[in-house]
This record gives sequence, C-alpha cells and structure tokens, in this order.
Amino acid sequence: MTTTGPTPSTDFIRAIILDDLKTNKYGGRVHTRFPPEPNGYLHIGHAKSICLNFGIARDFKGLCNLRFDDTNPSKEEVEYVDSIMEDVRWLGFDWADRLYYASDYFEQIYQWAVQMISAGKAYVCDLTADEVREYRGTLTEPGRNSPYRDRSISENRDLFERMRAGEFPDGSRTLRAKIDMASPNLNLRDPVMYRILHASHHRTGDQWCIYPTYDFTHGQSDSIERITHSICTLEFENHRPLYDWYLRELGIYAPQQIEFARLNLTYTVMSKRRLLELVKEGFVNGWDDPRMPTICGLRRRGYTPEAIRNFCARIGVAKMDSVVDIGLLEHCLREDLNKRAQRVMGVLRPLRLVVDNYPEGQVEQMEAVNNPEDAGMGTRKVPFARTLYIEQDDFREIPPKKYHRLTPGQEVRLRYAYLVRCTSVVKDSNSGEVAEVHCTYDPATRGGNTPDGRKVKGTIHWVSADHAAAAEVRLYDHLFTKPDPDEVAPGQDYKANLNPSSLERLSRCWLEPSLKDAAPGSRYQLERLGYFCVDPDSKPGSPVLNRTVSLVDTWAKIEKKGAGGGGRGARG
RNA sequence: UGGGGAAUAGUGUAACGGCAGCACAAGUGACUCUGGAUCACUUAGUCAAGGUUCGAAUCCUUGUUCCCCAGCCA
Repeated sequence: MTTTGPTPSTDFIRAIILDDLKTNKYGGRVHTRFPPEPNGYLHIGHAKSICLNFGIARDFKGLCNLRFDDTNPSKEEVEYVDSIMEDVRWLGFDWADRLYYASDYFEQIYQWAVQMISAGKAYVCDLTADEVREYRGTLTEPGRNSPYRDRSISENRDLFERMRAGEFPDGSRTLRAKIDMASPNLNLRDPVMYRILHASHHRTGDQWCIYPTYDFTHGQSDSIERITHSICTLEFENHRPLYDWYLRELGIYAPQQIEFARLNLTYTVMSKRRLLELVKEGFVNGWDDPRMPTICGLRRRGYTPEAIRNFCARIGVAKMDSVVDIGLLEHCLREDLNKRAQRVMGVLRPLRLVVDNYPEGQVEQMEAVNNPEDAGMGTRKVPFARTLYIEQDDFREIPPKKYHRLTPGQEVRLRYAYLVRCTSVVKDSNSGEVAEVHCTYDPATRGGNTPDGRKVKGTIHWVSADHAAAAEVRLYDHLFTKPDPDEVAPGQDYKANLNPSSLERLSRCWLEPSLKDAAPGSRYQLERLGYFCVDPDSKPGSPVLNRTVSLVDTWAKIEKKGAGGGGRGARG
C-alpha cells in the first residue's frame, strides 16, 4: 500500500473490514470463504469473487476457506468440484487445509432442524409444491398459514424423523420454518428448510434422502467455520434477514454478510445456466472452448492468471449493477503478455515472395530479438532464403492511401533480414488473383539495417518457405455480435445473437522453425499479428495455435476510417 | 400497486461537507526495424427538482429510472 504506483483505493467491503478491525468486532480476525456450488465450471465472474475473498484474507493477514455448497445432489458432480479446485489454484490462490463441504455439516444441520422443531419454530408441512406456492401469496398480497402449521411438537418430531428414515416419497412433505406468512419479504413466509430427495449425493452417497435447502445451510456453514465477513452477490440481500433469523433462533455465532454486484461483461453471457446450454447444445466445443468466459476457457485461450487478477483489481467492487467493457479484460491481457511473451514470426495467410537476386540455395541465419521489452530474453536465429512467405495483407497491387507495406515499386523491410523492392507479380491464370510476388533485395541492408540512413516506412514479417513449420491457427472473436446478448427481437432469445464467425480455423499457416515442437500451453507473440498460445490439440511437429488476443491494430482503424476510398484486401 | 437495493464522462470506479480524480475506450501528435510497445496532449460526468449550509456528488424532502424477490435452485 505504501509502495510505488497508484494506491488502489479501498472498496466499500474493505472499508467495512477496516472499521471492524478498528472496533475489534471479531477480535481482530478476518476470515472469508469462497463458496461455489459444484454444478458447473467457474467463470470470470467467479474470479472476481475469488480475488475478493482470497485477496481480503491476504491483505488483512486473515484466512479464506474453500467450501463447496453442495446441498442439491441432483445437480452436483465430482467433475465440477475437481475443476473448481484446479481453477482456483491456477488463479494463484491457496486454501491450505481449509477445504470444506456443506455436506460435511449435514448431521449438525439436521440436529439444528430438530432443535428448531423443539422450540416450536419449525413444522412438517404436507402441502404439495403447487399448494405451497398458492399459500405463499404474491408480492402485494400476504400469504395464508399452512393447515399443517400448528402440528404439535411431538408430531413434527416424529414426522421429521420418518422423513429422514425414508418413509415418504419425494416432494410429499417439507420441513418449514414458522416465521410470518404476511411478511413483505417473501423469504420469510415460512421458507422450506428440508426437502425429501431420494438422490445419491456426490459425497454422502445414499446416506440421506432429505436435504437441507441452501438457505438453511449457508449461514450455519459460515457459522461453523467462524467466518467473519460472508461476502456474496446482490441477489442474496433479501435473504440476509432469513439467515440472521436462523442464526438468532439457533443461538449460534453469526458472521456479517456483505453483498456486492456480480460481474457482467459485454459480448458474452455469464450465467451457469446459459453456459451449460451453450455446451450441451453444441454452440461451443465444451466448457474449455477458448471462446467461453469460463476460467478453463480463458486458460486454453492463453489468458494468464496475472492478467485476470489484475483485471479483477481494476474493475473494483461496488453495489451498482454494471457491465464491464470486455476491452478492459483484453487490455489487461495485452499488458501482461507484452512484458512476457517471446516474439516469433509466423504467416497466417501465406503469399509467396521470391527474392530474384538472392542466390538460389543460400540460407542465412538472421538474428532476431526475443522480446524488445526484456533484453534478458536474448536473441535467436531465423533462417532466411530465396523463397519466403509473407502475409497476403502485406501486399497490395493497388495500395490504398497511407499503405506502408509491399506494393509495386515500394521498398519495405523484411524484419531482421533485408530491404526489398517489389518488381513484378504473377497472377493465377484462372482467378486472376496474385499468386506470387517477385522482388529484389539490397545486400547492404543485412539484418534490416540501413547503412545510408534511408528511412523505410514499412516492416513486414516473413518465414522461409523451405524451413517453416506448417501449423493450424484458430482465430477467435467475441461469442456474441452485440454488447448485450439479450438485445433481441421479440420471440428470440440471446442465442439469436451468437456470432457465426466467432471461430475461424486457418489450416495452412507457416511458423518459423523454432515453433515446430512448441509445448502446449506456451505463449508467443506472432509479430504484428497478436498473442497466441499452443493448444493441447497440437501433435509433435504440427502445432495448433489459438489467437489469444490480437495486437492493437492502428492500421485497421485508419483503413476503416478511410473506407470507401482504399482498395479492398488482396485476398478477396 | 409489497419489500429490499442502486443511480458520478461512452464504460468501470474514486472523492465520506471543502479544487469532481483514476483506468479503459475514443481522438490528436511524438517516437519506432512490430502501423506493436512507449510518451505527451485532448474530448467527456455528479438522475431530476427543491431545501439546509459560507460551501453539497456527499445531508434533508419529493420525484424519476434501473436491478432483485412469488424454486421443495444456489
């Protein structure tokens, strides 16, 4: 906090904690928890919560638990708990030996339910789900008491015991809190505490056929773990009075719940329901599809934990519903990758370039800088020869205004190699498209230097045709075409805004030879193109690259602005 | 039409009765062997109307808009 750089101002939650520390509210303790339900993969929204909870523990020298809120056996699976642990760890956080499951507390929670019954604060209700809804009333009308509300304590105890023993079918009865059917807060209209569910639980197996609801579990779990600050999202604000009521009636330790606004991002969706739908209906290739906002998707895309953590620090924490520009996430990514990614050359859409006056069969090893931002990363050799590939975009027979690249008569620099001047083009006899470009080089400019001090506006990348490694490159764009995917015509849903070109596969790309056996997961900057990472689909000798994010493209902006004037792409 | 929340540049977020600041985005220029990076500069804001005060984004009143709640989901 007292070191260099702008001091991040404390968010409203840290302000509360600071204050609690001052008043010694929890004896100087700060103990938070990250409580996911294992019913899906973690996404960038969870990362915000993870950074908040673990970050607070780190900042205040406190602790943060990982606890699975696994109270609904019908939706939860081990696959999800494994992935959640992997993702939290990958993000750089450690719960040490404090891994908990709400299901570990089932017996205690059951005993608390019995205690509530004995105190006359809970009853077994025989109403069906539909009837419960009817009796609940509406937003503006009070509800009515259940006809089973005044059962005797002993009858309630007996019935609840028999619920546990499995005597009743699913949905036939519930245990309900006896609070107030006229409460303006619907959560307080005799909420369900236990439901009958003959389902196998991922941890407790068939030990139980009744399961506590989240509402009757969450506060108590926090209480058992002596959580001081129970941080959750806004939609649980209405539930806080209920949690407080349970804790007070039970007479047990009560943490302080603080709600913050969940993260929303432009051009994507964040709800688990929707992400599941995209996976199940095949709109993406699994939870770790690089287009997904899931942590594993971002990881496969090439995101770094540092970039995600930095993003979470920059978006702040508040109670206002908001939508963060995905451009900020991309900015944080570029900022991190710029510092650490090794530079290499690769051509995505190849166009043959023949250097006519370069000796046939000659090969020179050109020295290239690995990272201009970090001299410590050293240099490497890149082979140069007579026949090269350059990017189709880097040649125009009829150049638009301000075009600095290769064009008949104009000189450009081949990065780290030589200055060349285009002399002629060869066109495909059928399509009429440019198939090959011929040029001559200036031997005095070896390494890309200009001994005579002459200025060259354009520098383009290249690979030697005989030495390059063939690769597949996958380009990604936003998953949705609109910043707000919910902006649809009547009768349509968010899927109508799915971006049909969110994935583009280029199968005939050429990379400099050093990338031939690049390890999956490693990240590079392909100069002038963007940041890429090696996908697990790669086979030895045939790499597959994902474009993590493009470089800021000033030329594209200029070209777009001048639209209507400049000629279109050479590749059509 | 019940209850609970929230409103500050295009976006996100500070300022806690005392000069409305920062970041991203956008724009302009410098520099450059990546049209990258970097640097400099510019545009742009307190939901509205009243009130209290020497002084209001901040306190009070009224209004407006948006979000959440009628799962035996979390």
